[in-house]
Amino acid sequence: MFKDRSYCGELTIENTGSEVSISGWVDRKRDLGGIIFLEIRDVSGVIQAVFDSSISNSSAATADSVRSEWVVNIKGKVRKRSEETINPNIPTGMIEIAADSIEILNKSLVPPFSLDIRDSINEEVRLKYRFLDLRREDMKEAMIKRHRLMQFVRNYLTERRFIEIETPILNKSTPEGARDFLVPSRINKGEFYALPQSPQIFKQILMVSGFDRYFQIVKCFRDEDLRNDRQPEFTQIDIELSFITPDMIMEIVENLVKQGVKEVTGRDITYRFPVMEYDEAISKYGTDAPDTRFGLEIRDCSDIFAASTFNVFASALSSKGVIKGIAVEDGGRLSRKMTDDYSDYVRKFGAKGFPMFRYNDGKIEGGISKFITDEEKLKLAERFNLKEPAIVFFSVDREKIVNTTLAGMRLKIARDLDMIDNDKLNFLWVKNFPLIEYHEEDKRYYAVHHMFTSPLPEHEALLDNITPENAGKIKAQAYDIVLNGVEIGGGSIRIHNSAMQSKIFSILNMSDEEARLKFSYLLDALEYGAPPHGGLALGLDRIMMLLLKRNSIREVMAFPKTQKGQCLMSDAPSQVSNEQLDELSIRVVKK
RNA sequence: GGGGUUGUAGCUCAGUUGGUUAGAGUACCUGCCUGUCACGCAGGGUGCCGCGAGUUCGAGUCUCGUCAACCCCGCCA
Repeated sequence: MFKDRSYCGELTIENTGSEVSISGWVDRKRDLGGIIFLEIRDVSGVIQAVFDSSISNSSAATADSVRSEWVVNIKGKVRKRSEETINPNIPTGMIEIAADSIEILNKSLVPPFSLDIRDSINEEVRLKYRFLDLRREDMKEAMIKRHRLMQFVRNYLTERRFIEIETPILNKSTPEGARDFLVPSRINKGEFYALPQSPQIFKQILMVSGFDRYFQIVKCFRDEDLRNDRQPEFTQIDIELSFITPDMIMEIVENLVKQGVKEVTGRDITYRFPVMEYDEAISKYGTDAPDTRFGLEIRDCSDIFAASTFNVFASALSSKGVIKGIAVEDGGRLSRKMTDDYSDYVRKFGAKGFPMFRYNDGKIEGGISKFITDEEKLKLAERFNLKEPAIVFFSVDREKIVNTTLAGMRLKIARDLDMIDNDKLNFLWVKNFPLIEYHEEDKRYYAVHHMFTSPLPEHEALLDNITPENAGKIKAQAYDIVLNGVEIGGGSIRIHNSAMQSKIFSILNMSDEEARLKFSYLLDALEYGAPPHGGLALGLDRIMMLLLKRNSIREVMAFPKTQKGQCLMSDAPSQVSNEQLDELSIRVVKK
């Protein structure tokens, strides 16, 4: 702490009587004529300074001349406010500074928007003037709490023998998974670096090097389209350990997360994070990142309708489709208009419709009720444990579309009916993801997590006679951590022997030559005493977004990009000069 | 690549069925005010109605295109 300067928000009644010097921005001015109040703001908060013209005419005149966001230094004495002038709404409301002097350090233009967080401002304007937006209380809070979480993580992991090691930002491109951002090399013309999608290979190599517990708070880059929780550059808490099992990693990370939550929100998470099999998550929630803050669990009803004469159901079942549904209890709150709108809304998930019926007084009515037999009705009532009044919705299609549709509609309905408790923090682990999946379009297998993920030991044998049908049954030692339906991290036990790694490459249709071309350094490293190892990466931005209950990841990042990947403040990306392009041997072909 | 929402004063927004001079709050400027705290009171200036076409006697309002921000699908762990 500097002795020559006090922080506005840190002055308390204990400081009464002391001479202080504060520097900051004019947050607000209240000029009553003979007396002027200035609220001065710095990073720590605000405090009121009082200028009395009957005591000092010159400083009162200066105080009269200042405007919003001017930068000033004020010297004076801290004094207790009289009982009737205490402001209970601000932390420093018990005291004020009786100002002796004020110096204007800099003037400011009139701010283009209100810095009061009670006013909501268009994000486009906020991003253009991000330097002002960051003065607003909610952005400041996000930055400070983000810093606190990062510091906590560093301390926590350091205390547990983790070593933070930086890995390169300029890397070899690996065109698997997300698109790479490319950086042209001037010295090696026609060649490119790629920015890391994650430090995956480097951290595995660090395990081989014997740094048996590594971490890094690291920027990662993915050249994909943006979403409210996706930015092209984002920060991960990246962790890797040797001689470890999934359970050990999950325990370390669970404790890290719990204490991190406490650090950011002050809240205690006392429960053990539930662990859910991937298959269970998909069957109950239709997604690998379930939001368990509300019910509306999915039930497979294909068997119930096996003999259905209803054309939609029968034709779907005969062409490898499935019928699954969700039941909304107290369905009386869903109007006819809403259910009609839903049958339109599901199109975005690729579904053709959203058949439903109402269940009331032991009878079913409306929608597709006339196609449902009494026997089917009884089975459905049992399957969903129906309590009246209720509405049951179905999705009928290929399994993937059905799952996506019901996962999306579960969330939509829960929001529409206000079924979600926003104070809940529902963490859970999802484990044993499929190792690989078959893509019908290009007739080949893809790694679900990434190609360095180890299969479950008991599933290794299945790799030898793999078929498109059974591929999904081979599970990986992979686990995700989910908070309120958002994936906030994921990891796996890696492959540490080169024979297994080669086998995976060949299943993924990658020849030995191709694998060597792309990953020779990892394959080499695996030959020199690679320890068994695994790890995980946590999305720092997403965690902050959820803990602070912000609507987008941009609200917890200092300088985010718009959906078109632009920075409205700096105007990046931008064109570069022909000289720069010439140096790089690059020509831009306009489309 | 596709679907949707929005775009009017510096900011937040209203603007009816197409109708004459486009409004409110706030901010800003000036003046008054010694206990305010989103101070108050009085007065004042403020517009390429995102941009471009079209329909019309007449367009903020209708049509088409286009740009931007946001949300979603695809994409992305």
